[in-house]
Amino acid sequence: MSISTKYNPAETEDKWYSYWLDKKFFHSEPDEREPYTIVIPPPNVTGVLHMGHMLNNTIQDVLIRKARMQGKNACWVPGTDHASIATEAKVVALLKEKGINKKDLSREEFLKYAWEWKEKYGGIILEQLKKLGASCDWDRTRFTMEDDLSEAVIDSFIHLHKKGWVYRGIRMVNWDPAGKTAVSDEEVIRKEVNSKLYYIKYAIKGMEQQAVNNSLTIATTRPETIMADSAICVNPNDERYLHLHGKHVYVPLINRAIPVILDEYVTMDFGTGCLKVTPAHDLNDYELGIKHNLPVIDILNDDGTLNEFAQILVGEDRFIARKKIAKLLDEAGHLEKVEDYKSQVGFSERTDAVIEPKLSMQWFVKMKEMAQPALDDVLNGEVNLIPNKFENTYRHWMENVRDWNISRQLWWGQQIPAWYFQHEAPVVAKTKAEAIEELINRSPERSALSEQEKQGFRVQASEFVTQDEDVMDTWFSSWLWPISVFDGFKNPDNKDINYYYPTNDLVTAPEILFFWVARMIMAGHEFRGKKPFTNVYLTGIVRDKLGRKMSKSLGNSPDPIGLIEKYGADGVRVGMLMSSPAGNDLMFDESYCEQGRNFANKIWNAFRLVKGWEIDENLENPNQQAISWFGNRLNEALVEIEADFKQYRLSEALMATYKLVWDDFCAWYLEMVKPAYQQAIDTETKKISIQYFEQILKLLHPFMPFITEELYHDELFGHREEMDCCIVADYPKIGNIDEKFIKEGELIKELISEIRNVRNTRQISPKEILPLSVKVNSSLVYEEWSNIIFKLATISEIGLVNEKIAGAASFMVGNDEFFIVLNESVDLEAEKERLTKELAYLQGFLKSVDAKLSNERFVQNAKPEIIANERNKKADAESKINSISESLAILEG
RNA sequence: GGGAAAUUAGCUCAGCUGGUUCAGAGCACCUCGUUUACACCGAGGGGGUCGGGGGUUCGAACCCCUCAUUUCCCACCA
Repeated sequence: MSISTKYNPAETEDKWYSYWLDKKFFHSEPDEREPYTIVIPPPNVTGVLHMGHMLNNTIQDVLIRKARMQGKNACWVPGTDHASIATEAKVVALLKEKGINKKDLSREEFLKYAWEWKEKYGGIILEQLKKLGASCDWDRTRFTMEDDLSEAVIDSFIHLHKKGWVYRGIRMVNWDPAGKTAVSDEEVIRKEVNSKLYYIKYAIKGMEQQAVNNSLTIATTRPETIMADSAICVNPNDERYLHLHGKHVYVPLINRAIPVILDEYVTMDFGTGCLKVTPAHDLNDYELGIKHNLPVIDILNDDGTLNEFAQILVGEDRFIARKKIAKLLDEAGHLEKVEDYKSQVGFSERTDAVIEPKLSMQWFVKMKEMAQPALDDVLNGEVNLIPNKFENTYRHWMENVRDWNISRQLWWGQQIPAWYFQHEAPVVAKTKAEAIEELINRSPERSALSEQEKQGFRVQASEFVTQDEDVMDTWFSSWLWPISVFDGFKNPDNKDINYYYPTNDLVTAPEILFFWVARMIMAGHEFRGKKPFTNVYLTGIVRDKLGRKMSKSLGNSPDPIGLIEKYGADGVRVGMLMSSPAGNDLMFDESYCEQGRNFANKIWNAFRLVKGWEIDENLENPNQQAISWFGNRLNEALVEIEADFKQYRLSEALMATYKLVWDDFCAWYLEMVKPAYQQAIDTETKKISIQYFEQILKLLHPFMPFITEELYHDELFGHREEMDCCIVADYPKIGNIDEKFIKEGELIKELISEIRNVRNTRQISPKEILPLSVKVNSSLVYEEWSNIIFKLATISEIGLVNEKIAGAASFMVGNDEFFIVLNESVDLEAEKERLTKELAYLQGFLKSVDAKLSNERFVQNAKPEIIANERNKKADAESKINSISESLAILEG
């Protein structure tokens, strides 16, 4: 045979992907069919494919391909996210390599570089998705910073501002000194770090001359911030410090006097009971400062170095300053002691820099009103979280939602449409011209000006009106994604959005349930009056087999494209899905991909077998039983697979398919019908086997699109028109199931295994032909299956007997007793032992069943069908016990 | 510190309202087999007192209590 014994994915994958693209099978336009829509979670435009993407997009592709085959108008919208912080950081780094400093560039110049970078590297990740087989509608590819989507962002900002839900305020924000931007609470990762607790003495004003009690001691992890202290706070109930009430103390090194204030906020038994209050650099202290009307002294620059307000160590980085100041304090006799201490420190998710609490002017969105419908949707099942264990965390978050800080001190992104003129309050408007009109309208004096004077104002103002420097949080674009990809902002009544929205399923990671999913639901209600999707499939995190999250820094993430080259896209897809129930982390191991590859090879070889069959038209079909059995088994599996899909148990659906194909189809069905070596097959068996095979290809297609498409087009399956492809073939429909065939088939399989076992334990060659006798106690007609039994168990005859055959190897299947007369005599002692053991087991079993049945409370309380079942078990066990006892009696002579 | 979830074979997981099977699958493992689609294979096999301990029930992997371990989320203790 000329076909290779191994499936070679490299030869087929690009070919079929191009073919699908060429025939526009991925493309969707609204029509009369039911839509099935997924919007991709847009990956970072600068990103490269990692294992998380592989899992996430494999799942989406399985769902979309299945829907497509089931006759729905399937539309999977791809795209990328501009990811302001990540991208800007990359561009800055790249420029730095070229010797260009961001500071030396104008905003326009910088953005020009950024766009160049985006054009050059922006498409990589989408190209990689194609290797995986992702059937996205590439004609619909969107980018969160393209014109229409940016406009939607600006408009929605203005819309929310008009409603009073966007406001500007001073807030203690999480400042990332490396990225030089504020980041949201959710982007701060808290880690426990080993730090030190410094005990610092502050001299008390007016007590300098006293020998004792002339100072107080505070404990702090951040000695470098003492220059920003506004007060020392003690608990008013703390009897140790009554003498401090009303006093002032001097900040060491700079000798600035600050008051001692009283507040019950201070815990008496932590540290020394004296707390330094530093409103500019700590959230609690800030709130305490507001309460006690304390000044705010900010001693840090944006990059984390000390500024002139610190008076000393100006220009030093905060961590260097910490070390230096400890030394200075020590030298000046202010450092009482230093203790090791573990504390929770916030790190920036993006830059891994230590987050600095910092006061700054930021834009915020009020969340409370918008959160309500988004919470309700999930609680009342309008939106399903899969698995639903995430509902609790979702509710908790939504009930305690905090306002959303949406300004970012970056250039890459949508610039905030707020305009400043002299010292007036900012105007929110789409353009500068509109902003100037607003400046006129909102001022009675300017409104009263003559048209000519107004014109003069316009000219003059346009020189001085400046736009807010900040851009908006990237999530402020991506929360609009399900609407904006269908142009639902610019053109709210267009046929795409009316048809595709709300979308069906969203597949994403639980980490961004609040960042993104919750906010999309909010935006859906706010801007569209409708939820954006119905089902949210939450994937797990892909970890290595040690349970560590895969990350670049650990270097434990395999290269996805390398995996595809090694195992084939189908193999990798199967590998990813094999063991990843929704919401469970995936302990990834390459051996899963290997298993996937082996599976593809198995299918390939089953194909080689069937293809190689020569037909002899004169032959009768001897395989009626096998054909009926497998046909029913296929339907049974379809029921199971469909149920798994309904519940989004993709790994189980795949496993059920895997077993159907490998065990039932290859190991049993094909072996049952396979003609003997170099023998021909009858017309009907080959025809039906091909039909089964084609059903299987279709069933497999969502999981393994490439190999199925390749085989589907082989002439074995007949001539195909050019549009007749597996990708759009009808998904198998469930037919009627006749339980009789399934049950009998299972018993026959068991019989064959038992015979093989007899050989195996006695080292009898599988080639040696054996005679089989059966004492039938059931209604099964073994003659009907004899053909299969002969072939698979190498049996020459099935003799019916009424009496046990002494000295033969024996076993039971169901209630029927089988005997194989062997040339060699059976080991009587071993046989006796085996039977005695089995008898003991059955007797024990019977005893427990009897115990149940004679228990009145069981008979009273248990459901009738369960009692009936117990009675069946009893009868079954009794008949087996009888049979075994007889056998034993014969053995004992 | 608060909350949620998990703990079933060596590994990864099923086990759906407590009741067909003295607990199931895939992989791994062991034995045998280069047989004629496939050694990326075939046949057969071993392996779990369902994290520990209590309790409810005629009956518990499943419900309750408790302890242990793990994970995740939330939280301002300097």
